[in-house]
Amino acid sequence: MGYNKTLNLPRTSFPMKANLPQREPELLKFWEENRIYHKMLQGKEKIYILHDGPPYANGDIHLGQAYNKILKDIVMKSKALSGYATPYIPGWDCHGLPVELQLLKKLGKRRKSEVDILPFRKKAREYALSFVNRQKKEFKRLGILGEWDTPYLTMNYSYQAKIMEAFLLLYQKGYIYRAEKPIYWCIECETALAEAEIEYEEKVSPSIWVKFKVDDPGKYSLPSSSFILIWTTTPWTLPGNLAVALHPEEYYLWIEKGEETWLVAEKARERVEEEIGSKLGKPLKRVQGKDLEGIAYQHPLFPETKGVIVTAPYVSMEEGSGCVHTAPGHGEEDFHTGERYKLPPFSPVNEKGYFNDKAGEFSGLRIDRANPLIIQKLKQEGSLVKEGEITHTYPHCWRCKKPIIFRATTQWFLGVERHNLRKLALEKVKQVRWVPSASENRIRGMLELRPDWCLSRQRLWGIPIPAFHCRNCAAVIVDNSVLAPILEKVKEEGVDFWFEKEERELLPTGFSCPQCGKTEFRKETDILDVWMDSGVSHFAVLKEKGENFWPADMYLEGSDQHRGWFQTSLLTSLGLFGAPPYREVLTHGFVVDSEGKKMSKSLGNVVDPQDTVKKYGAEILRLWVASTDYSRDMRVSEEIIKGAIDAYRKIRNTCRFILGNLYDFSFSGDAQPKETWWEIDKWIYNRLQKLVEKVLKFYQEYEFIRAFQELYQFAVNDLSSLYLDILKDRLYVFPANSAARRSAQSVLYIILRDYIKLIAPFLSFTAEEVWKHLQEKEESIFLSRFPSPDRVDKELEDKWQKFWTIRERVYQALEEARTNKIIGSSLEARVNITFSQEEEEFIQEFLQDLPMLFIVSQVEVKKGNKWEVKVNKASGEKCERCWLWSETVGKDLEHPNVCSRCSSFLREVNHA
RNA sequence: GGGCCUAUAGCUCAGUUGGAAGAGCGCACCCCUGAUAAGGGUGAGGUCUCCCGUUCGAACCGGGAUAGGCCCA
Repeated sequence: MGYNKTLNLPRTSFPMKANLPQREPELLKFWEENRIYHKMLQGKEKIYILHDGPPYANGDIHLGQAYNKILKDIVMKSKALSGYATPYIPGWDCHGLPVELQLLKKLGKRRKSEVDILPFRKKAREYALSFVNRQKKEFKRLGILGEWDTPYLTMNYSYQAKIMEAFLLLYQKGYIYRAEKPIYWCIECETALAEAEIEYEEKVSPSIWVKFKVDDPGKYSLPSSSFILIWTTTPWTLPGNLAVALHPEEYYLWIEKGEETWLVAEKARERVEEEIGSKLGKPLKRVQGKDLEGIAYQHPLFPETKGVIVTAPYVSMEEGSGCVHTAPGHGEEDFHTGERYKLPPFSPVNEKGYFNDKAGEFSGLRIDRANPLIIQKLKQEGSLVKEGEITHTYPHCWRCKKPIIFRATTQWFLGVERHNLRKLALEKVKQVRWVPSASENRIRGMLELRPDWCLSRQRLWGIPIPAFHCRNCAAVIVDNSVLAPILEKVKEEGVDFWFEKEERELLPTGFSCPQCGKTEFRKETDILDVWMDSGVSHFAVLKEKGENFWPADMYLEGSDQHRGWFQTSLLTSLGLFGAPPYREVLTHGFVVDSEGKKMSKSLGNVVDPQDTVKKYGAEILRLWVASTDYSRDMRVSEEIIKGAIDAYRKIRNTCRFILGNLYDFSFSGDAQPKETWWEIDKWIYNRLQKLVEKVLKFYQEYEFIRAFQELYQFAVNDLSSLYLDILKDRLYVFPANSAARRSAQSVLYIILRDYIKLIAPFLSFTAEEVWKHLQEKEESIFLSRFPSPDRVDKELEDKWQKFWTIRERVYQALEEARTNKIIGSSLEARVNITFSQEEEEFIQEFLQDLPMLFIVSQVEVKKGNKWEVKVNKASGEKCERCWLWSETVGKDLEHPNVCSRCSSFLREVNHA
């Protein structure tokens, strides 16, 4: 005890307990008040643009969003420390259905037609803004640096104008057209419905089997009375029938049925017999679906009209006859099939659900009341094979709970075949680097199959499609001269005036229809799909910032964005500029629980980022992100968070220990030149260089988990269990200012400084906290640069690697001695080793240092035939100062309780 | 139902061209008390999800199954 004062024991104000929930806000304040983010942009020779995909301004952030933003922050900080300017402009997606629906609910409104649009939009803006601010706080709390004071909001006036401009440009370039398309429609509410407004409920529907007469069977060498058998649960869609779809690959039978011949799928035969309650006869022909394509039939209700056999891959063998009644105006799949065969989306039903005059004798009837009449007509015609009822799930309106229908209306589209857009996309996708590489497959597959993009929505909260229709000739006007002043005005005061002003106020005075010369117009009231809003962010944000912002170096989002933002951004960018808006796209998986299951309230496995931050700190979340493999789904659970906490403590404590041993060290004044270092110092320095090399490479390749593991294991293996443990003797016992101790401190300083730079991208708070305890000139670690790796000395590395394996064998013997109660502490040991010839030569160079390296008191080495270790109690007595055992203890009368080494150190210090 | 993807120790992850399954954590036990709500040591943990192929030889290649994820329908 009495010698404590003569030792250089560690001291530091850097606390062992992190207390992150309290400490982090202080560091956030430091970054913010000192504008560290802005200073990071200065003096950089290169620029790196990570363009933020805007989260939707609704609700609190969930763990997936936290993960995404932290990952982005890791990328940007690693780039910033590599010498790039890394401007980061966070964004929010503000328009769209979720906000609109929330608000409708809040206002207790049932239909959008009950709503006064201008006040509603004003409230929607406030609502979205409140969530922007809420989420902004939550993101900032995670330690993400960026331009939080000037984020991009898709409802910013300037952004709104850019959306309309993008639409105008794409229209002018010929990518946008209008066409009919079936959409969900509620005849009760008289409104189009979005997918989110649909609920699936049980419903009883008629179930009818109908035979369609083949027209001119002779042409196809079929018997004169041949029929195609179909099954449907929506008889009212039969007036809209234009085709029968077959599966192209499946086999179909022309089969005898009494005097007639019917077409059914081979696999459906038994079921059909069961359902219609009578047997089919013998098959006359067996043909693949694709070979029946083109056969014409008579419409079952309007014999003068002809339908046609088509093929479609979705045709199921699990229900019906395998021959699917197809009405392109009454269903999504039917519509796409119709598109392929150039069939119009015929739907003779008006907005109230009544057949119009195109429905012949059924016109004026409401569809549900027409059902029995249609069935009766089929019966009269002799086409009805069987009639029944079925209970199935069917889409219903979320508001009035009535069954909905599909009804074709005119919509705006972006055509993926226009100017070979699809082909161009598939080509350009190859030039983008996709991380992980499998991601390219996925986007390709989707691009190959994606239908035209329906741009219009019949909703309230969004950007109006900037178009006029001539009331006289129905000409569509999307024109520069008309829209330029409108766009200017949008930029100034937002787009709301579009809904307020009348047409003549919006149009230039005296404007007349370029087609017919008349002057009465109707403004378009549909709004744009919100995917258009975010899809043009490269145009509205990057292009506006300047040419070196476009294209972005990286887009980084969850893998669901293959269908979403990655694709909408690509298509608009190709349309506008002919090139993709990104050079690299990194995608990550989804956050799942410990069993790989998705998080859901009902499963009770949801991890809330706010809770975690409050309880453990954002740093723990950041460390968790860095320690997961984003190329698959990222698991999270209490146990996994616990692992991150343990790793954090180890890293923090290792840093603290080093700091504690630098309390009396000034790097500028006390550092020793590398040549004079002890060899073990050179060894750890060498290890550090290897670490720097690897970690920098991992950052460059976005393999953060590898970077983390290298860094963590360096702290555990190289530092804690080897170097630092061995170093204690030198640091504590040697005279404070001795070259030996200063040598160690010199290396320690470099290690710590470089180490925290390497962990800074993910352990940002802690790295900054340590930084403040160092003597570096930059006020923040984020204004510094990564170390560049020094030459790695392979020979030195190999030599010590070999030595450490010998040490391991010695430690096995020490453990055995400990079990046998020969020793407790390793310093109580005297080790006798018999080496083989070859190893004995190798060990010579270490001879003097073996006690230090093994952390024992005495080592004796012999040459022999085989490896052998004996551990005995060390001779002499324990030195009260350095705790090593020595026969010299008691020899110095001035210091009777210490060894000769310590007594000489004590004299040295006293004389100094 | 379709497309893309994933599966190696309790956990997080390595595993080069096919050639005797690895690391760290955690855990158990021990030591230390001069990193102390710390530190050190030793050790036990694996049918590489399963099945069938190819091969002298498979965690790795091929086919199938199971479980899970995202996106469609």
